[in-house]
Amino acid sequence: MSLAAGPPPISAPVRHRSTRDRPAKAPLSEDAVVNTALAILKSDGLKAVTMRRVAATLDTGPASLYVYVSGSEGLLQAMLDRVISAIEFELPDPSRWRAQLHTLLQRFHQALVNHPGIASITLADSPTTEPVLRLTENLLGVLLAGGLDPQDAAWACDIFVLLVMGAAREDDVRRPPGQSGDGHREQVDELYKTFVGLSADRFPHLAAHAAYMVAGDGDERFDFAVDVFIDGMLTRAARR
Amino acid sequence: MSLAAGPPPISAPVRHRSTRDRPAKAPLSEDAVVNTALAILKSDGLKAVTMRRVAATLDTGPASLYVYVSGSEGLLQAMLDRVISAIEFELPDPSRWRAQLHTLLQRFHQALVNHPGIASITLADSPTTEPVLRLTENLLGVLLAGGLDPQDAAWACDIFVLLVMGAAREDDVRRPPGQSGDGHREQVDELYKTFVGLSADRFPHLAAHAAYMVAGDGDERFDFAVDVFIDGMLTRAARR
DNA sequence: TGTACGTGGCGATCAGTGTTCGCTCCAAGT
DNA sequence: ACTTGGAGCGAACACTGATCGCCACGTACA
Repeated sequence: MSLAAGPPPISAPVRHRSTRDRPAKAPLSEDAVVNTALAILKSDGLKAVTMRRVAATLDTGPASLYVYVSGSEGLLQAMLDRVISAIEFELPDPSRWRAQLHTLLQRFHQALVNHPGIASITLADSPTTEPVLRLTENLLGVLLAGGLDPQDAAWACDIFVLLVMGAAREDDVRRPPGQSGDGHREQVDELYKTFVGLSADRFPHLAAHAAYMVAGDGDERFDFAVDVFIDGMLTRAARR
Repeated sequence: MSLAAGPPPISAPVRHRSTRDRPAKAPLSEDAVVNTALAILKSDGLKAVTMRRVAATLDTGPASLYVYVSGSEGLLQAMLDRVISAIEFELPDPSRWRAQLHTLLQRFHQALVNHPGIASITLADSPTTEPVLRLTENLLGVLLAGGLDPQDAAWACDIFVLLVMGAAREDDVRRPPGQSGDGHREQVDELYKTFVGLSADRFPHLAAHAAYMVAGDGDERFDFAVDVFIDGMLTRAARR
């Protein structure tokens, strides 16, 4: 209840058995729990994703969730995994590895940005979960297809993941939690004013280049970072 | 309190001594609060940094802290700011800007690593606090001294900060929370075993290059990332 | 010297969190 | 038809952040 305006089916598809006198309460499942959590994340942000809230949305008590999810932290991990596992892979092709890398990372970035707040989940010690492993494998494959030194490629995987997560987190911050439209602009404008208004004595460069500091949207900045990093690795490879 | 020594404060006319039961406790202040919080962070990790815990350590109640700190989130920000403000700056010198950049970022990274858990504090929308602004200004100055395109330099500031924070977070994860010694090795070994044990069908690259995936300590990886990124920006500058 | 003040400190409390224990009661299996 | 296993959940515990309003102290003034 209470989500009157929200998208109709919050929980998993209701496989209704034929003979059931019960008011057809959707059965619980890990999928249902994670889906509900993602719905709450989308509508009310990360802080609203709470055991009690998820349980209430599923019309049950908090205790019921612990059968399907190891706890609060586990639920968050599962949400992140779910989002990551929806990313489409690239079959490594040496002739277009750079484009493939870009595509892959953009998908990753986009997936996170589409779920504001999810990037704040600390990717714990869990390069060990299936979806993250699969993504890393694909990433590594593309980098190796590019002829990079294995050590460079391996480390680059880590750094790219770190970069994507960080960029997404930054996007989340820039995007005002409530609005959907261009409340974004306001935020940037305010930041710009902060930079411009800085004491020219103590912050000469920031004040002088304020416009550059706030230039570009999340995607532009992200593409820049990826491009620079790839160029750097190529330089390194050529030097070798 | 009520340590059997003090009589119950029913009605005893202890005029002066009523507050002097305690050994003249130091007056509260924002510094005292932040210092205490950092001490707790160091000894028991980020999750232990709690209003109540900090208050108890200062021998007072939670309410007293709110005079000096805007709340839990504010306290965390203040802690991060404190750590960042201890970083020594570099006077930008075009002839050795690259080394300066390295030094500066290493100091930043080291400062975070020396306070395990602090990197998990989300650097909110707060490039607006003094210490972060000063660091950014210095960073930007060094990059501009390197003759980089202002737009590149501005964006690079962001990315470097993101990189440092991310690397520190990763270090935190790798370092076991309790031990100080080489419990670290165990963690890495376990990760290595995970990679090696992966199905060679589904994760050929990860399994084959497991050693590379876990190679290097935090500093090595961080230096790699910085180096690659600088090279990338130089490539970009040369291409322009 | 006596009194009033106001302000900093904090006890008590509220609302909400994650998690666990153990009961209830349905539904499948015999 | 009768067990009985186990999923669901009510209630409680130990916490969290935050606020309200009182008390008492050091000071300033009469």
